[in-house]
Amino acid sequence: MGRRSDHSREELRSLMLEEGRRLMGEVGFHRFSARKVAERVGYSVGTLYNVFETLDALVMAINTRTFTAWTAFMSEALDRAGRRDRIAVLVQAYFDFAQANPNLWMAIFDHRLPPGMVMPEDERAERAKLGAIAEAEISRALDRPIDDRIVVLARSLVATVHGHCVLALGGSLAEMGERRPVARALDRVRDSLRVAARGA
Amino acid sequence: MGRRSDHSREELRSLMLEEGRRLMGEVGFHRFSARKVAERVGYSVGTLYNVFETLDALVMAINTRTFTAWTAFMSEALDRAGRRDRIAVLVQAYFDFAQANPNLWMAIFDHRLPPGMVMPEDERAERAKLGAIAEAEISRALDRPIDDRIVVLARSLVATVHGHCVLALGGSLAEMGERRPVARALDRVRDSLRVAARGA
DNA sequence: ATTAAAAAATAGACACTGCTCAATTTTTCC
DNA sequence: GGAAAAATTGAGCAGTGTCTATTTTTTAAT
Repeated sequence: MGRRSDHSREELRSLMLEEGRRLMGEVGFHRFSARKVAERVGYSVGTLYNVFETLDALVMAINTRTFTAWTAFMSEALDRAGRRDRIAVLVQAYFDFAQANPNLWMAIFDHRLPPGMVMPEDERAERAKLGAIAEAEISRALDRPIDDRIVVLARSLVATVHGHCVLALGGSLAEMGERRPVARALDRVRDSLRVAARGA
Repeated sequence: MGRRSDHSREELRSLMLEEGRRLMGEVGFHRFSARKVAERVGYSVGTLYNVFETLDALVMAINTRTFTAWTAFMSEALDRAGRRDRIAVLVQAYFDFAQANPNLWMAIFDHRLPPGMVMPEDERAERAKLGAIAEAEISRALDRPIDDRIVVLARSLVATVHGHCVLALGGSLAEMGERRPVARALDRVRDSLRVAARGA
């Protein structure tokens, strides 16, 4: 067959992205495959490789989409929180999204782009938003404007929460007997905020 | 062909484990394959599946071995440290091993055992040693005997350091502009130890 | 020593994977 | 209408995990 013009280039791209996203959510990174995506959208493998340069590019696009949904989820949680304990809300939202979409969330970190391949600038920017949210909330919690120290602390606290989340989803924390990983992550964040508040 | 008795069952097992370990270190979880291991030890795939029930079992055995080497590495670092800042040494050793053996270290967390498969008890015990080391050192740092609160804190601080380490190796922290992830992890651990010391 | 049973190792097959590319079909444009 | 361009296909390659039938070797029993 040749050009079917059932869908334009862009339509096809977002169709495959959407279906790829669904597949990733269902089967996870490990069982994700280009052929399955192609079959689901009703095109052949060749067409998929025509639209996406490589499978890594498709996975990366899916992951960026997940990242966007994740940060949006956290922003909305913050919006609903108002003046309440926004740090707790943020940490909880971090976990909630991951636990509600384990396959999608884990795929972000399971996927390592091959050496030589670089992330497009727009995708990189999309992913930087998480850091920005953290910076804003920590600045607010400490009642101090964002400066270098806040930026460094924000990154580090994201890593702290991430560590708890990643081990919780992998089952390691449960196996060690920890049943409230979110509470523990929040404890650690509070510890550091307390120290930062005193030392200011 | 049949039994060659070049190697006994146990010899064959540890041969495949050793060669599998080497392969994992060279190519990483993503490019690891049963056939390559079989070829390297000079046996066929079938023999490998005769010795190891499934590929997941081999990977799990390799990862447990890595875990053992890792905890040994940290213990030795602590032994050399003597009375010096043992917490700093421990955090540094956590990172050092991971950075020196990225493929082996990441494989531990890349591998998710399929639903239904459970980790053998001896392997689980081997992996629990990391928690024990952390508990002992935190108990020592706070000059308090190990109790429930120390156990909970130790797990959480391991998760904290882990988060920094995993994001550092994945390149995320570097991309966010953080160039001293070990120092940041140590900062967070110190924050929590300080709070724990005051609140005791 | 001969033979039968058990164990070990293998080759080969199955259905799958990422990826490529010549061939084919459709659309577009003159 | 016809030529050029673009889109789509699916066969093909080299690889994967896993399983089964088969062959070979070892062991045990006569």
